[in-house]
Amino acid sequence: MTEYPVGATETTARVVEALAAGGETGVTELAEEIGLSKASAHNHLVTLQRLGVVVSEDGRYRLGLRFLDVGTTVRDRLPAYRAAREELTGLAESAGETVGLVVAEHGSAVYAAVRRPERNDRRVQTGSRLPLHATASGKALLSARSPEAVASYVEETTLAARTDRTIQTASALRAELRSVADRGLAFDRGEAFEGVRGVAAPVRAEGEAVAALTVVGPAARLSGKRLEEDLTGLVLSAAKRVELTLAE
Amino acid sequence: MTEYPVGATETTARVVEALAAGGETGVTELAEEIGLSKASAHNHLVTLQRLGVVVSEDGRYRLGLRFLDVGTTVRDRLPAYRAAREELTGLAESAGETVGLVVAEHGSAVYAAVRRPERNDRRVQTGSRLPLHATASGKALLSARSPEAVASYVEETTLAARTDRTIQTASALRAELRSVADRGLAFDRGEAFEGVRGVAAPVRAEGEAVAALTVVGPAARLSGKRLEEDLTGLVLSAAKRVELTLAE
DNA sequence: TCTACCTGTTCGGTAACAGTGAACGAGTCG
DNA sequence: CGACTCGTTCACTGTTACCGAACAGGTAGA
Repeated sequence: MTEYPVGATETTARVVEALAAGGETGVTELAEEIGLSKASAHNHLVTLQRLGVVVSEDGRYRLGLRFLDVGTTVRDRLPAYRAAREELTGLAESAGETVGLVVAEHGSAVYAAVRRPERNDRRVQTGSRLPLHATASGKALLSARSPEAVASYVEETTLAARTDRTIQTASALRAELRSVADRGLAFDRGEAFEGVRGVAAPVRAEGEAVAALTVVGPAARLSGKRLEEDLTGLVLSAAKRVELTLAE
Repeated sequence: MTEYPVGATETTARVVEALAAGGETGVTELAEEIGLSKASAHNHLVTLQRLGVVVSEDGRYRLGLRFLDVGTTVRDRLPAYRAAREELTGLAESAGETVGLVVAEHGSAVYAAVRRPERNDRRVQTGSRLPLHATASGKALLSARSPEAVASYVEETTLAARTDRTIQTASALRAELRSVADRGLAFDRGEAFEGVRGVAAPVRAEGEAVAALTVVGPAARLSGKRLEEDLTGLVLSAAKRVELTLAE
């Protein structure tokens, strides 16, 4: 068996990925980029265009907004998102920092929604993916998992480092997760991005952590009492409220 | 030549579409829904899962948030969106109604962004698609096109009706677009949804209408002076400001 | 416990087709 | 006007996407 049962779909995915990364492109350029014949690249582009995923303008191709459509539809189906939507805006206002709702997917922490009072920072945006072990929200999500589940996560990801503060050993992660589980709170002190800190609280439903609420921002502003008491309190109480809404 | 050069990709698209419409599903159910053998449906699902697009949980499959990722990436690349982002929130506040940034794609008006002061209405959300001729924003976008381009649009879409107020003849559309072009403004009076009205102004760049700013809401609130003077003025001036930002 | 019947998954076989390389038309630059 | 580009089309062929059937694993009911 090969890697992917349907090879052509994998090729299409490579095309889409290249378009997502590089923006507008021509056929030849794309074909070279993903190592495909010009004819085949053209076939995929035409197919995607007919499907309404790609738009073409005088010989150049780029992705359309179809993905946005599907993406928001999927997100709107998440119970955690529906329950947290209003709470998020409230949290963003009271915290005065960028806040997000994060869910775990394929071993990554995915920002399902972001509310940002300041527009400067594009490092965290809706759809962003970061390693679970390198973010406050990710650790909050991991903290509710069984030791075996955490062990298999460690095995799969090998705890890739993003900064020199990123947790890189299984034992350090276990210890951290224990303290996170105890406090119902996780911190990120420059573990995903240099100089970026965060707090996160899990949103639990039926024993599982289905999502995490998080506040992130520059270390300069997120420190001392503000981080460890004020923001922490806000995130915790917001998460509790979301849990209540979620439980009906 | 068939309809789609790459048949397998079209099949995958059918799978994704079914998942987007129906939410979580099993293999057998999906196979029946899209008229595919169980084995083939399974192959596609496994492929999509390996690609990180689909997540599976004890035998059931659903779409993940990958689409949200690429969707926001694509949107963030739109110059019109970057220019209008802040203006949108301002407009939402001053108008006190749901506002949106709309672009044309494949003959549809697509909401690239939505700011909604009230959360009740889910008919218009980010990624929503509506016919160009049935919405204020769509007509604003069409109004800048050449007569030939409009004619080919009419031919492609046959001006499908959504309500009994929807413009359904080519001559009526031409007349409407002329008045829209003259005033730099378009209205929607229940043409897309019964009881929903809207105003829109095109955002022009180099002669083309690259996007449209729109305010939408219930007819009960959008009428008389408020619609025709207050909101109209707000949308117009906001669009002008976006145009200025866009021109650098 | 056994049976019957759901699932999801795996397994050959074959006809369709995804991918190739080369040729074609249409711009564009020198 | 030639010599490049580019996007698109065309036949060919080895691959493979799809099918039908068998397999595995769980649940419901008697």
